[in-house]
Amino acid sequence: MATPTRLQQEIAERLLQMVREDGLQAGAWLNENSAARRLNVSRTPVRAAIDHLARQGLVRRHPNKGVELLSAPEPPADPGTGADATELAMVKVAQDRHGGRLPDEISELELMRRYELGRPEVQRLMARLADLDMVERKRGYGWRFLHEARDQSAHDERYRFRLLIEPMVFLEPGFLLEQGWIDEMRARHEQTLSQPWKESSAIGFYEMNADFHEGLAAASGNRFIHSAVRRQNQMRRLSNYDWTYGYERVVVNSREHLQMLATLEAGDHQLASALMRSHLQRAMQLRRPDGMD
Amino acid sequence: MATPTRLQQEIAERLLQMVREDGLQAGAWLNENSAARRLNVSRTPVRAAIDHLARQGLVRRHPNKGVELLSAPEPPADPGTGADATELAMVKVAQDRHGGRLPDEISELELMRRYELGRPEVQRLMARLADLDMVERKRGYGWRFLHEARDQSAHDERYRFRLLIEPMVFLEPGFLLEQGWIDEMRARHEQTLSQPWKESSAIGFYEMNADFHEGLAAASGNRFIHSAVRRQNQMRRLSNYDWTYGYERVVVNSREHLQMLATLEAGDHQLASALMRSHLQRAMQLRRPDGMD
DNA sequence: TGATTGTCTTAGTTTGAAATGAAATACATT
DNA sequence: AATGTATTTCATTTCAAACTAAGACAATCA
Repeated sequence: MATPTRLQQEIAERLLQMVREDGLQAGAWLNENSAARRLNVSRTPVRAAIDHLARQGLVRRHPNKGVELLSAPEPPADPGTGADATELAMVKVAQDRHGGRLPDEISELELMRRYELGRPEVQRLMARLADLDMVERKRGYGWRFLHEARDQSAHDERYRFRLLIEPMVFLEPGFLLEQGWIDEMRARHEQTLSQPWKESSAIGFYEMNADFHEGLAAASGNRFIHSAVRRQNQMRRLSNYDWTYGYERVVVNSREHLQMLATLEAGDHQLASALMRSHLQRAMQLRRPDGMD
Repeated sequence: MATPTRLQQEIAERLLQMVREDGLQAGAWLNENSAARRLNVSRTPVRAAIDHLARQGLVRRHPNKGVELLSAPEPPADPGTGADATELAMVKVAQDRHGGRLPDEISELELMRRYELGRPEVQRLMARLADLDMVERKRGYGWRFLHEARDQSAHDERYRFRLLIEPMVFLEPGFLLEQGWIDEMRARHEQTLSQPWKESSAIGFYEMNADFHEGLAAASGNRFIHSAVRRQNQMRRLSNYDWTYGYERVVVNSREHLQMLATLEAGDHQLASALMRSHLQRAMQLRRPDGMD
């Protein structure tokens, strides 16, 4: 009862998100059935999630009548908390590898010992890293890390790959951007620019960047483009939660994004494409392995 | 003892391949140690693989002296036999889905029943399909197929994606093609053109095509380009083992590949890039869902 | 009565432990 | 210097148990 399942955890967060999106205020009533339908899930985990929220004091159950929202939830202080346990482990592994604290080859049991994980967790972990071409199964037992620990050339290759794809998303015949997405993105960028920079802002900043690029790829209407960009984001997530470029780069980066948004609103896709190209080229100049865009 | 492991199976095939590459003749002696080193594997599975080959009468063990090669192995009659069980199951699932014999959502148990597989096999299967963005986990239990069963637009999107990437492989700064690869590719293509077309040639033809495009991507020196092209090949493998265009297309396709090889030998990367672009564009015209390049 | 919540049953999945089997490694033998 | 043998380590499979989600039904309130 005290153990929030991954699914329940996710649903609890999505519920709060839905409350925010719908602009519900304290005193509003939540509906289990419609929430379950909306999340494409059965009522059972929704009930459990609501119980957890009730235990946190965010909602109250009225027996046989419904669930009352006690206080309108604030936007999450630390975006990026959404990362599940596996994802956190992935980041740790990537960092340890980056710092040279992991050998080239390693067995599953060794990983279980090092990170104090169960076998299924390690398997999920490795499967996802293999999916990103960070590791591969050895022919016999164990895993081997690909690429050298700190690989200079990977940085350039990554950007050349992105330069092939991302500037073209605007020119896909099916490209279509929702106004709501533009508004939300603009708001997030402007908030980033207006708030003072803290060490802990790095995760949120990365997520905003990733959402920006992935959202554009999704708008292209080409599922393969979208898939490739999402994969890039996942890969970079492993090494980019620490931002070491300083605040000026944050400003420049955000300004360039805002400029693209304005250009897109004006409907000039050719110009947007050119902006994206120079945006990526400028980012490529930053000489740091696994640098951020 | 009568059960050849996946690893042992693979090693047995690689051993024959190595024998062919080194041009060994009947009467030559094989060496367990060096073979194990060369395959980056311990001696144990190599021994087992040799035992299997001995049982097939290809080699003979001389106690305490070594292993004698009895007959120089011929090139495999049916390339494409290399597909393991999981891969075959993937093809079956893709075909069933394509033919509308699978619902949009399905549970693991249902899959185990339908395909008579163990749970771990189903998990591997689904993990790989999810890797290709063909399915996704439902939030609760089960899996959901993405894309509609027979999706017209996927065809065009796929080619537009490939058009962004593949013509550029020749222009990557690190592009470098080995002469040996060119020679081998040319030989395979010419053999395809000279032999009569049989129904069973389709698999070999697909593999040759895939190897051609993937080999070029690997030569680009950009791991992300290589990875993207390999992924495309894996995806197409699921729906392209049946070739329905007729022999003329085989001829046209092979001729275009040969022309590219000649252009590359001449060192004209710009022209090769243009040829690849028109090659893909021509293939895109062929109006069939999930058509081949 | 209609709609929503509470309760219960069933089907499905995940976890954990034990057993099996295979690969890596070290050592002996030829 | 290679093959043969034995031991150890590791991974996979299997099975049972615990748990979770889905779906159906009963109870409650407007």
